[in-house]
Amino acid sequence: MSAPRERPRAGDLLDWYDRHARDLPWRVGPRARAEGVRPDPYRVWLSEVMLQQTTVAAVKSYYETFTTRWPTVQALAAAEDGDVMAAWAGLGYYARARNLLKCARAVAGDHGGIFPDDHATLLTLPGIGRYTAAAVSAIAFDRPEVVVDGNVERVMARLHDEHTPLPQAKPLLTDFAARLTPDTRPGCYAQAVMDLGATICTPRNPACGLCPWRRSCAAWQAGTATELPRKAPKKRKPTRLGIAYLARRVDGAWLLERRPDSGLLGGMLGWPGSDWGDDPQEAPPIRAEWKTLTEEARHTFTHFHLRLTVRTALLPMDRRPDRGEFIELPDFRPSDLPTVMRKAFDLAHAGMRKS
DNA sequence: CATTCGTGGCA
DNA sequence: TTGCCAAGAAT
Repeated sequence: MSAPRERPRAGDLLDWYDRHARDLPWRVGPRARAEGVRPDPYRVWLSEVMLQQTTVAAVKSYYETFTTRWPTVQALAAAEDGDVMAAWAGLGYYARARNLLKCARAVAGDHGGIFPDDHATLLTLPGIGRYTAAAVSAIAFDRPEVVVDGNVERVMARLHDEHTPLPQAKPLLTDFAARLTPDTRPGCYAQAVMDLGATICTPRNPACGLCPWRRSCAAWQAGTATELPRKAPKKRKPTRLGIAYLARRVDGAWLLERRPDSGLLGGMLGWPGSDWGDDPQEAPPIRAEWKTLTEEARHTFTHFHLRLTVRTALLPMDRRPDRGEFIELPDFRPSDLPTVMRKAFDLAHAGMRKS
């Protein structure tokens, strides 16, 4: 027989958080909070949107760029769409950037520039779902919302040694999380559980020996922590083919195209090209002598691999494109492109320098 | 409920 | 090299 498990206590986790809270750019730490410093809801929201399915390491520089360039929600609401999309380039999931602007404009226009402080109203805003509404509500406004992200799912699955696979187990894990959420310091608690998941209760090689909830953890007792949470098997990614046309005018301008708002890389700048599939058809955006690079650009998206054939051409000043528009050099920065388009540019740029 | 939607780091 | 994973939302 195993020793009876103690019920996990929010207070134990808060004590751990007071000692081990990570210093993150968007975070008001437990010490400052105790001194009465409140987080800026705009910054909490911005960081939470950036952190959706994205690592802290990847977010940091983008967060700095955005808060420096657009320090308030009003400033962001007044930004040009293209500037925001360019600033988001490389971070991925570009619907987030489109919704970020929609949300900023809704807050500035419909809410007097003040972020709503309740879960239900936050949920009505673009790009804010269950998790983000709860996180902003808890972290920025210290409301006892049940915050359930991937970290919390993992921590709860292990605490309860729950083997039901996700996403089926989600309601149950949410229920577990709800029973633990305290009324005192809910903002710190929300961040504490996520920190625990990010630094101790990690997917691989969890540091159970350092966990403040170890004595309460059923998976620790059962030795099943690394197996949890279970997840439904993933599908294998198919490979799609495509053709990109990179045209450079003699003055150095490049021919680019704004992608439609919906779908893959929506709203982003990109190279004109074919569709992406099993048998892509030629679709040159301008009459030219196209040369094909020996190396193709390879990129993996969420649900497929892409092999992109890169064709390049040098064009005179007076040639008019059928699609897209030439962007002159000071206005065009490769860093404004989503990664797959930047890969194609890097190949073309290297190739055209050689010849 | 299942699918779509990026990217980089890591084992 | 391949698969897995990260503070999910929208449809």
